[in-house]
Amino acid sequence: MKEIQDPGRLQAYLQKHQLDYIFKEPLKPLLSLLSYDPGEHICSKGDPSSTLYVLVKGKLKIYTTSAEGRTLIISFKTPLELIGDVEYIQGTEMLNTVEAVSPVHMIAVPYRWLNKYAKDHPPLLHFMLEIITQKFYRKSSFLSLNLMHPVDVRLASYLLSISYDESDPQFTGQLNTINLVDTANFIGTSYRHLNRVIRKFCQEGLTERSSGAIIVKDREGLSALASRNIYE
Amino acid sequence: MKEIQDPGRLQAYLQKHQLDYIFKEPLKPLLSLLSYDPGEHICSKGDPSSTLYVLVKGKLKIYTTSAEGRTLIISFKTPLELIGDVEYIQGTEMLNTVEAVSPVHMIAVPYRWLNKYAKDHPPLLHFMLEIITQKFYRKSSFLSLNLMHPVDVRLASYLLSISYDESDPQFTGQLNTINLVDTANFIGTSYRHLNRVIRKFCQEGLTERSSGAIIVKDREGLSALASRNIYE
DNA sequence: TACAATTCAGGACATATGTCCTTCCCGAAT
DNA sequence: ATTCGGGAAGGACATATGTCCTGAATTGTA
Repeated sequence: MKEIQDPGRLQAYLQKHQLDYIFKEPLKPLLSLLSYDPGEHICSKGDPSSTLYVLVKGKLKIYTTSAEGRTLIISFKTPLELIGDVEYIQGTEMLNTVEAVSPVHMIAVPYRWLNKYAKDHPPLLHFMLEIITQKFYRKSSFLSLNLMHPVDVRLASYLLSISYDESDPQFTGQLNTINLVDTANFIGTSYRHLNRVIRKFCQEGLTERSSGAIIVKDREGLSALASRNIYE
Repeated sequence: MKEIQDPGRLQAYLQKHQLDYIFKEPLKPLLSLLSYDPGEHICSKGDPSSTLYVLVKGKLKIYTTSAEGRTLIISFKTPLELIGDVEYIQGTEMLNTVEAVSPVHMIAVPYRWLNKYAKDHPPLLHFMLEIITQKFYRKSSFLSLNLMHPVDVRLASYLLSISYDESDPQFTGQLNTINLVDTANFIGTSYRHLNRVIRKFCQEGLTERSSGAIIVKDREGLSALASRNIYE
């Protein structure tokens, strides 16, 4: 992690995401803009929490680990997103581990300044409510999807969610860089079983493998399998 | 559902839960106190949402159903709790189905009055943040517990969570009224498998069955199985 | 090029869980 | 008392998923 000491840059992010009114004057000089490299940890499960982070650039991976060493990926996050919001309200330690997947920029706001200058600032409260309910909503879908459907449905859903749109029009279907270990942990299954299901998909003509990459061949077929159970 | 037309009763609930300051003056005459019988539905998945409910007495069951007819119980709720909060912020239809388990009293607040009189009222916003983050927190634990542990661990955890404390000191261990169908749907497994695991518990001396009821015999043993993975 | 180290797909087997169906038990009605 | 549901427990089997391990493929290195 290193700090980007560039007030202009920070201000640009604030404006881009319309945060100007949310973190207003007495707070502004207390914000800092931080940069993280891929693979770097922003915070770990069990850490004391002291700072609210606003993700403004890049991609994060949120995961938890069990005592037995299993890993469960909770979600991948892209801007605009908050880290440490639930912990701020609840006054608890960090619930999950947060790691940068791509180069990441975050705005950091220490809780103490929030408490001092923005505790009752309705725009901030609305903003947090908005983000947290959205998180809740997604987690609800994620939970029922995972608990009510077998791995093949989940995988189909996951493939669709990452291989299309992504706000990039010409990015349709060919996902080269799919990390199978991460995918398994996200879907909540073992690497072995993931491979088994991928194999089945390939035999059924839904996907194709070529040198480690998975290529979606039959989007309709996957959609039918996933029905309307979509990750996010 | 029937309305309890008794402003004194309503006011008593408000005071008991310190909601006086949260729903303050212009809003107060617009609140209503509703009563539901066991088994009655407060709202169903997919319904348009228009009202915020505050659970002040009784017990609710929150569940969702899949297209294939499976049921997943999300949680059981006791006071103080909000229903329709996420939907209010997100402007979406009801996410889950809500049903009274015991005789229930709820305070109903139409969204339109909230918007008109309390949209920027910090105490209400704090209150909602508090409740929603708590919900989020619980759902997080629930999710990882369910995704990372087999049914026996979940059942052990569930038995412990419902057979002790319950804010009733002499209520230790003997839970007579355990509904196995509900339990299965809550744990996210089939009725058949639940029975299988209960049988195993009985053979291992952890529990005992007598005429439909499950009796916890070895609390320590169950705790060891559940380790520190506890349902709330 | 050849070799070692690492990664990755898949085989073999064990376990967990789901589905369907049968049996048993108990209370209600006759 | 007898009979008739109806719910609840459990048997039999199928399927989904996990664990461990092997062999092929790939990459870096001498």
